[in-house]
Amino acid sequence: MITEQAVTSADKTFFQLRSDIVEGVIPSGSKLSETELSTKYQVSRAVIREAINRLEACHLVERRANVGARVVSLTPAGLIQLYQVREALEGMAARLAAKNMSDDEIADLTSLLDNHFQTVKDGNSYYQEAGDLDFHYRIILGSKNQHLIEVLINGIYHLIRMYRVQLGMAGPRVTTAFDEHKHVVQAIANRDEELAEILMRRHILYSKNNIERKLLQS
Amino acid sequence: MITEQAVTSADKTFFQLRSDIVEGVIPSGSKLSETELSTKYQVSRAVIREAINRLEACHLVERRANVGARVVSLTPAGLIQLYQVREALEGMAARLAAKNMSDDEIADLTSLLDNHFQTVKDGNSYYQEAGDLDFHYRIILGSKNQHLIEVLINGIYHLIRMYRVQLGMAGPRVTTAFDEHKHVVQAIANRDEELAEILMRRHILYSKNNIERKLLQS
DNA sequence: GAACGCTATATTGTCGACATTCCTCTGAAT
DNA sequence: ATTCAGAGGAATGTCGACAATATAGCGTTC
Repeated sequence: MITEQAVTSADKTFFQLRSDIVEGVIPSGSKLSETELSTKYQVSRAVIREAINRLEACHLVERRANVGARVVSLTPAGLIQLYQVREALEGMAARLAAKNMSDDEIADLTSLLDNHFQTVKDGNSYYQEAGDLDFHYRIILGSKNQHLIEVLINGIYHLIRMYRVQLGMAGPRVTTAFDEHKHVVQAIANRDEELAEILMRRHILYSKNNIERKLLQS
Repeated sequence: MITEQAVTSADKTFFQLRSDIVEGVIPSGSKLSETELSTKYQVSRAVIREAINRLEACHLVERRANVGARVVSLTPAGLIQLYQVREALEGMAARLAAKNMSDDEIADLTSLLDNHFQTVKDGNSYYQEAGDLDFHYRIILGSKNQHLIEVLINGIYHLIRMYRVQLGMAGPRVTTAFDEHKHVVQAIANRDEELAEILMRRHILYSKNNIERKLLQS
């Protein structure tokens, strides 16, 4: 896992705000007042502005000139659109991972899945959050494509997590998702780019359908 | 075409800097000194900093804490990676456009291609830049997917243009590209999502291969 | 009573100055 | 000659104050 390190005060404020937004401490749709936040976090408005600018770059807030910044509003349609982008990008990531991951990295990925299998078999649902994330992160990083990594990890994943937390989605589907992960890894191990992409896209598409079903229930 | 309107001073500075970077007036790899730029553009450093922050969000510059910002360096590998992302995203855009564009929009797109056909037949190479861009923009917008639109139009396209200008790529391939465009539009008109995506991906893949060939020559 | 315009206020945008960090250059010691 | 340490300088990071803009509330007019 890549650990972001806060060197400057704006970094810390950015990480704090991002966490508060994603976890729902700052509710979606609410306004971000610069003066208010500067007193709350005991930093100058310049720092807050810098942090808000970065939040905008992550698509977590929207700014309007001379008006201010608001946390993005979460809509079912927005979540669907997010999954469409994710399907396209992670599909390509799996394709590139099949081409660019080293044999060692693939071996690590395989053993990771074995560990996951143990936790799942033991009835432990630890797999739900961290395991799923770890799997997807490794493949994204395995693509060795800097743009892909940037957009997915710094952009889309925080938004996805925000949706999960706030719309009360209970993580990924545990039972079937594991088999899907396994097949993706097999395709990558076989260096089958085409199949790796197809399987990853289907995996994400299933997740999307699953979420759509849950959204319709509520 | 979406016309961005500069309301604030930071907006103007951002647009100016972005243009200068993309067009090579500010060379790639060079350092962006805040004090220097603030005297050059007659604005305060705060404005410059805001502009640089936005440039970083577009992936046009890279910042390091307490060190400064540099214009991104252009490498053949980077361009290839960019086209991989573009293939994934615009493929999905074509798929969604086949689903979400209105009949009127599709009719407009068809007549746009007819106009292009005239200019190409007349031996006019106007098609090269603006025409190609217009075609791709319409399909991206036709996807009606806000994330897709954001990432492609505000992020990737400026970078692509920067590569084109500075590595001296002479626009898209005129003759064969036109037929490819036509087939994509036909698939969209037939509401064939699968085919629209496949054709768009191949279209971009061909462009990538074409560029790779040119890069090997030099 | 409703619509329009104005004023007051609060928020964002911009500025110059200060604090802090990094890089370079010098010089000394091994 | 090379390496390390420190001082100097220049850049970025942060701050508080001022300017410009949008919003809300009130009063006026039709």
